[in-house]
Amino acid sequence: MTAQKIQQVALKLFAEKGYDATALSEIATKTGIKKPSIYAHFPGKMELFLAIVKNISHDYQACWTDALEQSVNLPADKQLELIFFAVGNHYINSRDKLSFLVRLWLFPPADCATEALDSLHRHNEVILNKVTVIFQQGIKDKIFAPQSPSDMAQAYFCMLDGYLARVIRYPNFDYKRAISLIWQSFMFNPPICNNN
Amino acid sequence: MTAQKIQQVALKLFAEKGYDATALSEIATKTGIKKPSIYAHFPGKMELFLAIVKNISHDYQACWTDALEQSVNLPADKQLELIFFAVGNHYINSRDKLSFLVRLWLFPPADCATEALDSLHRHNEVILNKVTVIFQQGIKDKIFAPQSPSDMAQAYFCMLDGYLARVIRYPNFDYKRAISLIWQSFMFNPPICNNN
DNA sequence: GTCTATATCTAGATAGAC
DNA sequence: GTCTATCTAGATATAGAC
Repeated sequence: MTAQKIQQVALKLFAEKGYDATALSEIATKTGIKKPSIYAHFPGKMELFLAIVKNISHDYQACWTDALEQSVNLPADKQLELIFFAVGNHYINSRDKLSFLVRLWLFPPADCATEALDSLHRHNEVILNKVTVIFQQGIKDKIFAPQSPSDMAQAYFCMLDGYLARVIRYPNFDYKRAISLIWQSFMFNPPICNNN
Repeated sequence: MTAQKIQQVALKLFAEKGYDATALSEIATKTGIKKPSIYAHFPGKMELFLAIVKNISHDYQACWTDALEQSVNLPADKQLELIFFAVGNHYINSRDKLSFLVRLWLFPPADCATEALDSLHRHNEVILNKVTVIFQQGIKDKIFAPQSPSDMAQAYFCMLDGYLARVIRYPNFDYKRAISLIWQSFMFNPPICNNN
């Protein structure tokens, strides 16, 4: 279907250059059609953008749902590790989705309707809560020291966000290797072993 | 001087809306002049942008130089903590600089000359090396477990970048408080105390 | 659904008076 | 250095034939 091909091309361009710098004419050319034909599939540029937002949001949700399901019943630290790797690898393998999502999250287009982003933000809160619960369980099981679990969850997401930002910024890095090294540095940091 | 006022206004707009979505007419209006007057101070829009890039790069360098100087002679973990707080607080107090810098780093304008970003990237490598050296020293002093110091430095920057991304995304958060909590979660993570 | 042709608008940039 | 007036290019979007 042409509508899908258009979305596919547009996702790549929006991810690379951003919403404002991407021209419909370029989307059309790369799709192999003429510019006005786009309007047979989407009412306008912003509606095309929002259709992609919807897809990427669903993909993001599915990624997390899968990771959470796979990790259930593991001990808390292994659970968090598996999720970190699953989400990380998912986006290493689809950089366009990653750039699009991070752009949307940090710097959405000025005239982009707030409602379009709400579902994404609601989902973010849901997974923040779920990760908090995992830390809670980990504290209960004496896997983690008794700190605030929601603060630990914030730190976890900082690490994940920072990691994904670096995947965008340094695409030539061997991130399949780096992801485990970064995770280890995060998890096995030692000063507490001096009993302080 | 008018040129400085223009840069000040433009920095804010570029940070909020991005390069492409910011119109010279809006910069002019908010500066209190008419659009063509801008060309008396800058040859064009991109040159105005690059002038700001230069300023923001210098500010970034100065921020790190200060932090490194202040922290010298401290033990490695305290050194890294001081730097984390110093850089974090610097950008909490100038959100426009932060947004502009992160935008530039992750998603520079398509037609932005590569050379303009090179100095920023070179400086990034320099500070990555310096942080690596601090971890190295920390390992030598038995403050850290003997892992790869450059991997630990990568993890450190992931944490910092992720933290700064969240400052952009959730501006209403009390980040002066959050910064110490996130740092603690990063530094005092406990599973190693189970001796594994 | 796709095209050609066109409308409409707004952006960056320039000319030239003051 | 600032202004008014204008140019030009490229953008989104529409009309209407096929």
